[in-house]
Amino acid sequence: MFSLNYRDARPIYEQVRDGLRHLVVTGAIREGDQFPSVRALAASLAINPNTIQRAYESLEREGYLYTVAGKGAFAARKADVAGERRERLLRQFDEAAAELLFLGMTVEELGRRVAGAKEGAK
Amino acid sequence: MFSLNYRDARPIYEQVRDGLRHLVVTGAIREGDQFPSVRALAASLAINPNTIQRAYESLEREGYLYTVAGKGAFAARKADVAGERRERLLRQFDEAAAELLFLGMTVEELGRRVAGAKEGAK
DNA sequence: CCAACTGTACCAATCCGCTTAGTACAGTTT
DNA sequence: AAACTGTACTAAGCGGATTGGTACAGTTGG
Repeated sequence: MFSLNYRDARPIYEQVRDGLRHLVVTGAIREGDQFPSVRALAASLAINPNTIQRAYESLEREGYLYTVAGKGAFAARKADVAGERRERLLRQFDEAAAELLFLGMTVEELGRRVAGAKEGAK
Repeated sequence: MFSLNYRDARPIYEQVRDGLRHLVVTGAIREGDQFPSVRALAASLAINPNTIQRAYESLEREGYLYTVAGKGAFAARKADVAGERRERLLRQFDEAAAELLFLGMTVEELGRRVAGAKEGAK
């Protein structure tokens, strides 16, 4: 599925959240697919179930995941992703672009990079 | 200069570091310019000098700042910015682009956004 | 109907990073 | 000499992250 990096300063639950989101963005998990259960994923990663739950709560706030009582957690539709998440991404994109341009990269180089990112996701 | 957001979950020293870096990227602070002294900036932001020093240490590791014993801290040349920092930025850029494309934005829209970021920096 | 699964909600305990406060020292400037 | 610069310690407190354990309500399959 994905792995944890204990050298990383980021909290484990953030690594889990980002790892799961990445699976959705890359198409490995598609709309309606069921996420692994809290306990199963915790056992798989050798961490506490509470930490997994925390990651799921965060993903649900972002709109990438919804839960059905007693059944499990499932991947939501793209349209359900929160506007707050989209704004955060745009800020991240703009800030990275501005600093890369300052450091000497060109608009063309970054444009090619965006096109390449689209290919990678297919 | 810039301000702190105590509602933000990010540590103060990171907010200071990012705020100072932003001043460099936008051209408010240029190569060779002196940064405010540790104590002066601490007083200005009403926080502990140790916290400012920590931000300066981080900026120095990134290559945006260098210090001269007894004189102060100064803005470095673009060429001195660490490769590690550049790689981190590229990863941030690529990840944001991939997720925005997944959410329905087009390559053209993001391309225009990059061009706009270049204008904003002038 | 029951056993096994699902998410969810607590609590207590521990660990670690962030921040503050204070003191101190070496180098530079005026 | 006085006033500034960055830097280096130590001690203390606070709060978030993580673990471990228990518990409950809803769903599913035998």
